[in-house]
Amino acid sequence: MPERTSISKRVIERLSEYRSTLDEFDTTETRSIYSHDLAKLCGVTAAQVRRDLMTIGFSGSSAKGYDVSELQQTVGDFLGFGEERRMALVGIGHLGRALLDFFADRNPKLILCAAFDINEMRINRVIHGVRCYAVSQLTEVAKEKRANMGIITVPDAAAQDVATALVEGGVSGLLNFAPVQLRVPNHVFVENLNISTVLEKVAYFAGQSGDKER
Amino acid sequence: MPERTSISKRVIERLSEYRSTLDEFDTTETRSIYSHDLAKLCGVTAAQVRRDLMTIGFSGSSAKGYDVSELQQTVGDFLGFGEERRMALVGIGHLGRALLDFFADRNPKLILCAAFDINEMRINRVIHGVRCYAVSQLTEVAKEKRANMGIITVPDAAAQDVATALVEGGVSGLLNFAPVQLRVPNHVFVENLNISTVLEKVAYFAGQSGDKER
DNA sequence: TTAACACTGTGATTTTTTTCACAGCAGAGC
DNA sequence: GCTCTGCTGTGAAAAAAATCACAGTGTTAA
Repeated sequence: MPERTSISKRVIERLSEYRSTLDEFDTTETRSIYSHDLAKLCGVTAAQVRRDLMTIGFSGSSAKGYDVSELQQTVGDFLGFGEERRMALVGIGHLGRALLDFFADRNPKLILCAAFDINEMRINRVIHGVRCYAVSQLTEVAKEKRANMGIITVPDAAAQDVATALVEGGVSGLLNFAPVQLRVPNHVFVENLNISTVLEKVAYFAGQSGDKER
Repeated sequence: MPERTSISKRVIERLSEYRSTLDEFDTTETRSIYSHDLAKLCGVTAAQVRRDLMTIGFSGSSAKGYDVSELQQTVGDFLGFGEERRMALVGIGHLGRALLDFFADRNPKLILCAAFDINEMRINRVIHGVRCYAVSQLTEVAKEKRANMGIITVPDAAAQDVATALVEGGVSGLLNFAPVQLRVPNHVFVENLNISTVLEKVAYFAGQSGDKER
């Protein structure tokens, strides 16, 4: 039973950041950490760290701060690292490839279980241990591989169909790189990541010589 | 003279989204649009759209809504599309390549003026019209090319040095894909984009069968 | 000309998020 | 054991963001 009251995206993001920051530490050497220090490493305030940890019911000690490995464990559990996360990647352009690389290295908690592309050349290839299938088989293969998340890096025009097929295949979370508003049943969580938007934001704030990150 | 009171990242993101959504329209056919409709296309509420446009001082008419091309123009101006934005891309792995592709197609407002890599093989190649230089020349070339933004897609350990070199080269905005907290002078705006964090967020909310995008 | 309508602009309100600030506690030093 | 220190946990306050709700307005139709 994960949580009582619903927790905002922002908090989840920070928790994820705290946890991965902690991965850098050698827990035999650094046993514990103060909210202050973790905050600095993550670019947030100490009060924010304490509040977030309070939100998930994690306590430290007043003299030593937070126990590093305990914190990793607790946040990991909270984020659902216990359960299996199986991702389907659709679209193996450069961005898709970048994601394949990415998961070859790190993040052992999220498993890429299948990749898909429309290009004949790529079908049936195995990249970093992940087999590539034809998009036409999306729904079947997603079901068969028990994917529960999908990553969409296809051209804009194809994104909606891909999303629909993924959902039909049993996926309940999507990361969508296409600048398109996906229509999905509302038990499905969609996160849109539009690179243009991000860059335009950077451009805007880079313009203001007056600063302030936030 | 762009704005009076400082505007939040969130608003800028939405404005960017409104603008690019409007690009889909043929302005000779669709002259104007209601807050309601634009809202639906962008996945926000109508009140939000009106509030955001009010924030930048843009007015519509009560019967016709907002004039599409005027709105595009105004938002574009506001976001600084008038001025030149010259970006340096550092790291030409798959992700870097994806970004190069990306800018070959769209976004004529942001110019990729140089790319950098440490790998000999890639140096001096020209990809989509962008020349690739050695990272060792980062500062000089950035200056020479008058870059004002940087995109960092290098391995974690190299990110800080790259950031420092870019800033020295005159860059005042960074998009950083490395999961590292960059230290930069505070006239420099940094946006961190950590793919793991994004995916962990999707994983978390995909877990909750109880939904609610936000 | 008037009435009905559907929209915008916006003050007021609500909700959410962040920060403040301090009581209370645990360990270190004496 | 007592005191001093600097931390956490957390109510309370502040700030920021989103939503509500409605007056005012241009448009269309009768």
